[in-house]
Amino acid sequence: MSSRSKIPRPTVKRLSLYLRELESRADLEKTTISSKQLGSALGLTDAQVRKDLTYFGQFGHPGIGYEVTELTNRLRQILRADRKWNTAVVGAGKIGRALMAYQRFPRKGFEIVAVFDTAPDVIGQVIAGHRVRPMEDLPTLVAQRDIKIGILTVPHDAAQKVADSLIDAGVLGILNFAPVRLEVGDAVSVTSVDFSVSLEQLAFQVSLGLTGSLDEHECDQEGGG
Amino acid sequence: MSSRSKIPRPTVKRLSLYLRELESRADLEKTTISSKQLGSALGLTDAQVRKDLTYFGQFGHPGIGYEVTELTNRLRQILRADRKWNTAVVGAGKIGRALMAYQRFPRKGFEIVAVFDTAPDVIGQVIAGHRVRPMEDLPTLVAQRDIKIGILTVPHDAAQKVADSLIDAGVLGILNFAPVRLEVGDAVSVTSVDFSVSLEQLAFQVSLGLTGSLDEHECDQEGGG
DNA sequence: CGTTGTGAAATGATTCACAGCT
DNA sequence: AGCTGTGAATCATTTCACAACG
Repeated sequence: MSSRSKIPRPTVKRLSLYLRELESRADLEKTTISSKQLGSALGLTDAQVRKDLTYFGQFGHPGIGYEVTELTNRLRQILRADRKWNTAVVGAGKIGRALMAYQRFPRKGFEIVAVFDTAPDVIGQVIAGHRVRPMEDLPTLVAQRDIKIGILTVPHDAAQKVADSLIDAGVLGILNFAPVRLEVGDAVSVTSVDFSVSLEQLAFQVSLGLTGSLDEHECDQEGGG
Repeated sequence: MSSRSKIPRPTVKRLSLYLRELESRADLEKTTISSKQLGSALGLTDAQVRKDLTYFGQFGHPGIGYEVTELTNRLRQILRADRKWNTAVVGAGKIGRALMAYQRFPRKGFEIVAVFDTAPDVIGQVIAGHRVRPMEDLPTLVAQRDIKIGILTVPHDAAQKVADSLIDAGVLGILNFAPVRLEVGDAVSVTSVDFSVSLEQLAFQVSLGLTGSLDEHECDQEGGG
């Protein structure tokens, strides 16, 4: 369909932010929004917003702006946020539990449909409505429940092994909370969140006063598909 | 001191990753590491690593590489990771509690020295060794305990108000887990972590197979100092 | 030799500025 | 008037390629 010539990586990262902003305005009186308004809500220029959006087609109305519901729907399509994604959490520690209870995931279409851990005393427990399974069940459940995304919340020294298991089982994307770079093949995507690295960069900005600062979202690696 | 001409923002983000990698090799036999080795451990080219490092001086040894301990120390200095940072957690919900127990923070020099919440039944409780205080105590404690960084784990509709309180109290950096862009002045830095946005981008990569994918770490806003 | 440091070239991303639509 | 879409210009970042060093 549309001319998907070449999408800059930063654009992709901003798309989710556009959608988040629009969703938070869904119940506002205004039914349209201009690139300038959307941009200033996110600290971006109007030109940036327009450039980003036109990579995916032309859905603005000159003189008017963008229709909020129309743009919201288009962004959901583009980001595949209009379908359900089944996910598995591996690691029922503190962070894993916080994510299991994170109400925003289901609302955004991300359903946690399986939880795994190795600790015998945790296996079998029901946490936030999810029964914790042993790692042996992973291959079967990933296949059975059509799990495409794994959420990794295990200690760093277990991360690579768990990632390998997830990939062997057929998972195509991993949200990694362990402070290591995961080695994965071309067919698998990884997005890493490292709280310490985030704090470290914040501390650097604070101490140096890096004006303008950094943008972007999370750390990703290889991609593919 | 050194010629800090102009540091690209992506470089700053990679510095923490270099340090993380080096720290994980501290007890290995090899006492030196080449830009090629360091780079390939992080999915970067050797030239990239060298360029990044030389923004801060020349501490490599031609024909040899970099001395691991020397480079580690230099990076700690550069990132101000060689000192202690006092932080406060606002919001003693699931995510806040997970961070309070996060062992990596103290090891990296980030000490949580105060915890706040609004819920009367939570105030006074001791969680992971931290007594939860009412918001009224925030200004005093931030000053008393020399807190420079705030960690925000409150619902999105409370985030801006809490950020304002933190800034009024003198905090200079905010690690924001609420899914909103915080409006802050030039003197304050913000780094945002939005789990839903991360998952959304991962899902996009998975579905589109965006080869090469995205880099970077977390989402930041204005900066300052 | 292998490896650093670094200008120069290439690539990538943002901003400008304006034609054209409402 | 207000706004989008977009080529061209600017700015930023990465990669190349090689001299100099151990």
